[in-house]
Amino acid sequence: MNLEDIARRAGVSRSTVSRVINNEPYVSDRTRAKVMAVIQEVGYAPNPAARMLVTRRTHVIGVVIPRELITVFEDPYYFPTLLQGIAEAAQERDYATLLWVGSSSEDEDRLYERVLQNRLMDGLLIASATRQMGITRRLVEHHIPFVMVERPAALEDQINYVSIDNIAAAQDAVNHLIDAGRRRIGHITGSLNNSDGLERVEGYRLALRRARLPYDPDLVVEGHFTSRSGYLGMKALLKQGVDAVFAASDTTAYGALQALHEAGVRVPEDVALVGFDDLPRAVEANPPLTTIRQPIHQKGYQAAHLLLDLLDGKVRGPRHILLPTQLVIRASSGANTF
Amino acid sequence: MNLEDIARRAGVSRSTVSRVINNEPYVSDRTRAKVMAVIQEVGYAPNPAARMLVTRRTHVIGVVIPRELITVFEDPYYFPTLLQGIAEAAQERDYATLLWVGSSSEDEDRLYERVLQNRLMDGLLIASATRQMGITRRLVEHHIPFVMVERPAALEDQINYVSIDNIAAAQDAVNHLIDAGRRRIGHITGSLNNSDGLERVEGYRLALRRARLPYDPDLVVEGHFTSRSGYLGMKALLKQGVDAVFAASDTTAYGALQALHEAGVRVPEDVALVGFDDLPRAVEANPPLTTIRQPIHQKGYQAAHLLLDLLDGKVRGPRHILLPTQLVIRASSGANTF
DNA sequence: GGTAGTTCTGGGAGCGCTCCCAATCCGATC
DNA sequence: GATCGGATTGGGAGCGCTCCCAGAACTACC
Repeated sequence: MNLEDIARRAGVSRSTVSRVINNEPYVSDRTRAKVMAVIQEVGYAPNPAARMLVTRRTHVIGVVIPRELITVFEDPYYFPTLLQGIAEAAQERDYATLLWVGSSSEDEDRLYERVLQNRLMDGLLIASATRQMGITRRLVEHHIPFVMVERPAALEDQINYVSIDNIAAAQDAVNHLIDAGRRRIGHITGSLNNSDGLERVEGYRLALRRARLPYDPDLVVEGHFTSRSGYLGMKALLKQGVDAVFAASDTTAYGALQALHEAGVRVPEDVALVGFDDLPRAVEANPPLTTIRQPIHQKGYQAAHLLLDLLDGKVRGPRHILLPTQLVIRASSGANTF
Repeated sequence: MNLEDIARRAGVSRSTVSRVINNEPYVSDRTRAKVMAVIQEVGYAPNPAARMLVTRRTHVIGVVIPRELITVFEDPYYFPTLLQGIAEAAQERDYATLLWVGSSSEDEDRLYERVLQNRLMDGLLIASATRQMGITRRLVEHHIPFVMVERPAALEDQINYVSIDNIAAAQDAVNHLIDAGRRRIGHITGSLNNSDGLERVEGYRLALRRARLPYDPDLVVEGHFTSRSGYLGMKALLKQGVDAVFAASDTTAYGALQALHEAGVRVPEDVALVGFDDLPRAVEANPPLTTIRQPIHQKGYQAAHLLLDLLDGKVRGPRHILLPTQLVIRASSGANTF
């Protein structure tokens, strides 16, 4: 069933049917209605391949997620939520979403090789990359439209991205601890090959400086956004002696909490704790976790809309969008706002 | 850059280049090498739209995930892991993966409408559906190849699926509790509009019968695979008085655990608990959770391979694949195998 | 009633591939 | 050295759509 068939049944020409389908002007109401009726009746949908071939547009966007990120790093809540936001935007604009997930058996470079070889996408969404340099440079050089969902490590002024202001958010978290009277504040970092992780360290540093508190490298333990690194990091910090800890993610904070419980340290009386993400579990933690809420769904939603705006020529890049975060105060930080 | 360009540069015809690209016989080694060299040199990749148009194959499979399932029901660990398995198989067979996630603003029917209208896919993977009847019937009628990742509610003998033997697995879980001497065993179910949930109830029932224990409807509380329903379900069961509980998912078990802790009930001394899934968190629970391990990644991987085998004509449907599960005994069930 | 301008309609060309058939080449065989 | 059959190569046709241009139909105006 093709355009010509519909045309014959409706007693018009191929061109007219095409105009109706693409909602173009210069079709009389009578003709339009007649054609629509036939289309409805036979359940016709145009052949996307034929359309792509001539328009050079696929109406497909690609989402690239390096393997480790989907389940290992961070909380598994992150990517489903991000994908949900992306899918919602794509649906609104009538685009389909092609998913590229790195697999265990290949490294990131191979993944990008496959993505670049596949010419089925109008643009790309890069959902967090660990070794972005290589890929982003190539994308920029090849003029492939793309949006990153995190601040790029390089070429920032040439790259579109949607992120949050990690520095300000981390400062909020640490300021909150300082305001609550804490003075020896430790930080269990996220992955430091990633700008989210790096910026949170920076925010931590700035907050201490603003309060004229010393920056003690021994109070900063490198982690990987994981629960395990939170557990180990907390053990290290307990040896150093701290009265508060800012964990780079809620997942990290859970690990820390476990270490604190095992050590018989009271939270928040002895050590106050602040996380980052506001995962659904945060409110169920014991004690409920003070944390930074970040709009994960919105990140995906806005990044997708930005990409589609770029593709439609509605906006011109590079664009940088920073979404707001919010400090959510619960019991773990010891502020009596419960 | 198209076939003709490559042909000109290599001094051969369009047809020969096509043969090389598609790895067809009847090309001399010398010619093949020459063409390959040119392709490498200019970084040529064939236009997928043109290819699709004539072959009527897209080399794209669709994955459909109704909205609620991606983040709300079950643990968010489930879908990332499933997708990972699917993506891995697709990659091995050189297929791309189109993702269809229901959005909040539309219901399942609308999602399926969009999927059916989009003709960009050779086949579909249905990753759990709540109201499958409508869609599966239409897919079967339209002869669209598809594989479900759960046992279908209807038309079972006409539908390809990959699942686990939920009945046997649930029996294992309950038998384990019975073997440990428990006699008043409750069950917090999963969603009962879903075969995974229904079959686990059935397994629970069969295990009791085999042990000649009475089936008491008051000891079965309907849940939704969620933590909250586990919490509420456990509270209800505590009123009934139980010495063990089989929760339909680990997430449900976490909720139950919280209710038990709050009530000051000792686990496993007073109430033994078994979950289902073996999420990474299960081992970190307090006490560590006895549970049924199910191969989520494998489910996705095998389902995708089955779909591709069907598409390639390597196998003929309908095929039913049941993957093995495994009882993982930890402290929460009170068996001293710690 | 003629003309100009607009709205509407139809059909050729071509997007870049694969498929098919015909033509050519080549070594072996008699 | 002619013949044969398989290996190799080339080019026309056509997939289903959009784009473009030409022509028809209609309207408004003088």
